[in-house]
Amino acid sequence: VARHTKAERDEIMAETRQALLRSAAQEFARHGYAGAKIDRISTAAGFAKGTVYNYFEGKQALMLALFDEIAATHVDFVARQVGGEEDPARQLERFFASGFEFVEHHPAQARVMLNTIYGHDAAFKAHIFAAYQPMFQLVSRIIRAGTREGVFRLVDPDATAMLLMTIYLGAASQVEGAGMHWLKHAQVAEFALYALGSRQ
Amino acid sequence: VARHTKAERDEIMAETRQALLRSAAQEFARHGYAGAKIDRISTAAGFAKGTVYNYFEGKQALMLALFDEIAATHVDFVARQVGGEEDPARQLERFFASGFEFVEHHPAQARVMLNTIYGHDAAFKAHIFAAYQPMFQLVSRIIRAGTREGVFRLVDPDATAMLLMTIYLGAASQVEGAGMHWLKHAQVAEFALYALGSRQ
Amino acid sequence: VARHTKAERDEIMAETRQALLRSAAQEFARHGYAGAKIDRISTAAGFAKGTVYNYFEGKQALMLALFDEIAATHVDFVARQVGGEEDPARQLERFFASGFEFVEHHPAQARVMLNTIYGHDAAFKAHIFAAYQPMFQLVSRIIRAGTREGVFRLVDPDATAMLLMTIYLGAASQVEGAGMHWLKHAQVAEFALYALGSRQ
Amino acid sequence: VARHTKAERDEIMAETRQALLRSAAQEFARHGYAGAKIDRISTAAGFAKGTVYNYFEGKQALMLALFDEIAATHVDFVARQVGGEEDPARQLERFFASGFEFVEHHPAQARVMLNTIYGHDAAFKAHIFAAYQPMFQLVSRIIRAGTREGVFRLVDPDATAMLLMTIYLGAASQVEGAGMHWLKHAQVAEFALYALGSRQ
DNA sequence: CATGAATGAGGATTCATTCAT
DNA sequence: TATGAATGAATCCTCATTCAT
Repeated sequence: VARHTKAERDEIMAETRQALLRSAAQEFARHGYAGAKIDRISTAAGFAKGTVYNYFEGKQALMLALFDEIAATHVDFVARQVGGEEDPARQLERFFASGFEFVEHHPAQARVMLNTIYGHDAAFKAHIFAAYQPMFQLVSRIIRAGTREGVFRLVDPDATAMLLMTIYLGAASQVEGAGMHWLKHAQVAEFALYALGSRQ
Repeated sequence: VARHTKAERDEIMAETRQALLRSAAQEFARHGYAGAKIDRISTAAGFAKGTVYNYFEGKQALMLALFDEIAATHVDFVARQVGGEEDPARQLERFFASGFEFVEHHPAQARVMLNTIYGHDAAFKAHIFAAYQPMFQLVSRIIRAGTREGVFRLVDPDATAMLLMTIYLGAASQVEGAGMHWLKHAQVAEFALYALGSRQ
Repeated sequence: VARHTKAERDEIMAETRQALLRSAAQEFARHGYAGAKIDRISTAAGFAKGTVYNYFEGKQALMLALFDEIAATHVDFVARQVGGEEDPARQLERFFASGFEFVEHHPAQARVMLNTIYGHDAAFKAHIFAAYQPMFQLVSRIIRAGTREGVFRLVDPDATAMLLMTIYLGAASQVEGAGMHWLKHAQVAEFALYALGSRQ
Repeated sequence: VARHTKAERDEIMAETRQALLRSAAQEFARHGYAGAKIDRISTAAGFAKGTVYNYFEGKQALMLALFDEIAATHVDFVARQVGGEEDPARQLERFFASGFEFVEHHPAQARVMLNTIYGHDAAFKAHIFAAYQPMFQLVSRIIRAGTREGVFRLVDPDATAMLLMTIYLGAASQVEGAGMHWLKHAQVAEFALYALGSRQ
């Protein structure tokens, strides 16, 4: 007979995996991919070095798994908040607000995502871009709706979606820097809405 | 007897230093700081490994020197273009246009700067932020002037300068990605001007 | 209450042990001692890693047990065939013939033995040499008998026995190499008999 | 200016390379490929770990280079001795004699070759077989000459060459085993010559 | 001024072994 | 009796840095 039942084992393993991913986020955020040490990740999670290799093929696979985890959490978080609104302008506000909130609640994960998107590794970039496609599409849909309803002025929806994502990420990346919370989400949202011709 | 006069020697050394910095920009852009190899840098510049250490204390010092080089070039490049205009709105357009131009003309250097600004290393970030202060101040001055002249609506000059820099960098970072030139500098400038209440 | 009677349990355990030894032979043959993985051995036998440690002290003990198993099987196999003949020349022919047969029927086990005998590990070598003593003595007895009966010319029995074993092993080791069955057992036997002065 | 002239540098590097190969032979002979430690190899040669990697791509490349070195030395050694004789029977005697001599003079190298030939690694085997082709052909030529001249009875030249190589290797592999010098080269040569119908 | 062989700290990865159930 | 998650010692390999010429 096995040490645990199938269900118990699955739960334990899922917890261990989550713990490792949490540690990995911290470590990658603090030291970057190259500077991250597997040993620190496992130890911080309360395990020995080898355990990481029972759950992930290696350092790179761990990073990719972390990307998927982050994107899923982030996209879900934002979609949930935006989904609560009907009006495109309000949705855009929620989009920026939830972005700042995500960075505040999951600083390590946000850091990893930003480092990667603006980093040099093409493979990592491609992976995370793919994982974030749903969010890009969400913004694109908001702009189209806003334009259709006459709330926003006529703009190229995809280019603008890209631009808003860029502002979002750029602004977000300023949030966690020690003491440089210069940009408030309301300022950013107001700026964007004004640019879209939606005066309050 | 010396093989070269003092002046000749100085020129040779200045050229060698520049060659190494050029190579370094390429290498750091392609592989990131941790992934960059001193050997590749020196070889690409036409020298042996040891030569790098005759000009720079080490890898980190080389990186910092490169930051200064990049910032000086970049700030000068933008200031020169912006300086050619009088009107704040035109200046802002030139600001965005020259940014895109810089990225196109100096892709490796732009890449290094962006990787660092959005990277994990606090020391590097601080160094490059400091080196870019003049550009931040330039934007801040443009906004103040525009507001004073009534060309722009009333906004917080520093927060907005920060936001514009953010947009600038975010947009710029999209430029070099193979085939994803989604954002044109005119679109970005128009978006920003609209947000500032300066309709054309 | 016990799930199995003592006898049933003993049989199950004997079967498990045999299954593990079979897997081990395959694994050690394919990857050598150092390259062999306990996990692959147990999995191939249909068990989990831990089970190996219920039957053997560890990897090394498993190897030694495998040596004993191989030697016992091999010696028995050869002795049985040689025993069916009376004439020393015929016995020698059977010796070579049965050797080739053994290699064909038990390729993995033959491989393990040869790898070990010609390998670097002194402890393993000593162990397998000891286990094969009966076969060396068998050959030695055949030569003595042949010499006594005047079938073979006068030779040093032990040195010649050693030499014949050497030829046997060398020839055998060529058998399994893909497509290089250059040596037939009849050729080898004929060569040896000729060397012993026994013309057909 | 370089530290040394081109010629000096080449000589130094050749010496270092040889020293590393010597150490490698010792280490691989004593511990096998898997058990060999790069660190011990370099240290025994009087260098630090890293130096090995300045001369060889890695452990495997070092092993392959060693194979080539061994085969070249060995083939040359045997060919030289055999070449001093005219008569095929005498050549065969020299062949066996020089083989035993080689093993006595280069025990580590002989050990590496034998371990590999009888080992489990197909790639290594193929490499060393290829490197030893010249020796196989040498034996094959001796047999053909002997048969042509009527010194040897009519045998399949290639199969017999293979068999003689086998005996050679098998006998040789007994030489270095502590205290088990059972087979003398003269005994082996006499055995082989007798088998070939060349009675003295 | 430039060179490049040598160095060795540092880190990813492997896998035999343990042990609680 | 069998299990398999966890362990951590062991080792290959990388590469920034040194320094003698």
